[in-house]
Amino acid sequence: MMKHNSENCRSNCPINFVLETFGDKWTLLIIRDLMFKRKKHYGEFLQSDENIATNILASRLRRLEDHGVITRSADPANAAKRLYNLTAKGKGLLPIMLEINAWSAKHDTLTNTPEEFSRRLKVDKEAVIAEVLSALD
Amino acid sequence: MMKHNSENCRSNCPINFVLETFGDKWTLLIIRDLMFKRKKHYGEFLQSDENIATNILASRLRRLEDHGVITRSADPANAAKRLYNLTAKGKGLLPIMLEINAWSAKHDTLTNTPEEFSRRLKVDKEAVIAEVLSALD
DNA sequence: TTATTTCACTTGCAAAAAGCAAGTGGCTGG
DNA sequence: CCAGCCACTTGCTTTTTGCAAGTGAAATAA
Repeated sequence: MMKHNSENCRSNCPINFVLETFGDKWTLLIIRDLMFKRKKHYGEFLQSDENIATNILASRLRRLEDHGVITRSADPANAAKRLYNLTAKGKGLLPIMLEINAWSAKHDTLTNTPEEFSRRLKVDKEAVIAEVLSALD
Repeated sequence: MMKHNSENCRSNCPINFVLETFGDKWTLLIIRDLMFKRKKHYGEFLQSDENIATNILASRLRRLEDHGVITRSADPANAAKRLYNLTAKGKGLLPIMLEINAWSAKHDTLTNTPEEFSRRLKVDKEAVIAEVLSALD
């Protein structure tokens, strides 16, 4: 796994720390797919609405693996496929993702987040966290 | 203020919604400076550790204003200066920022977040939110 | 067993964005 | 009125993105 040191980062600010891994238009969409849409294969990430290019996807998956956020492994069901999964570090991003969700639900009138989900998130965030995490295995 | 519609965005996913505004290596650092470091002037943003280029800073400030996250106004104390401030929408990013802080504090051994701050964040997040917000005026 | 298709990538090239250094023009303090 | 500060803009180089096509290993179909 990649180390965080003075050669490869701009500062030791915690906001900057996440930007070094997630500061682009695509990486967080992969996390979303892994976390909420149960996607695990390269081809599934390619099919998301935002249309990520295949070379960008490959480079982002490699970076996430380098940073210890996801793992890449052989798929026992099909040797031509690879399985991508969140590590504990990756799963730890869930509270951030949920706050992002809440902010967008509030400020984007076109958001496709179901009202029911936003409501449950407001009422009992911990329950939503537990539920999403339990679906990840 | 800019509208969110099908011509200028890739999808109506809430994660994607924030990426349209904050999906780059610099924008969130400006929010950090406004929110936690009480910076309000162009020259102050330029002086942060990460060394943002002046043309990039100008374009990001304009984008944030276009998206209704900050305001730009004359500084009554000095007509050569401009004042940048968070709007209510911008202040609403605070829970996201705090979760980012918590994640980095946990996963970055070099983080410069004081332990004291992380501890208080864990113990009483709402109090930290109230405190940061009250310092914003 | 061979042929075709699926899958996870890589490669090459054009377009866009970032990075850097220098310049501009209003305002201020002396 | 002039030197310096302040918030930018401009021009150019380098890096990153975006798009289309290609590759090779493994599955599936004939």
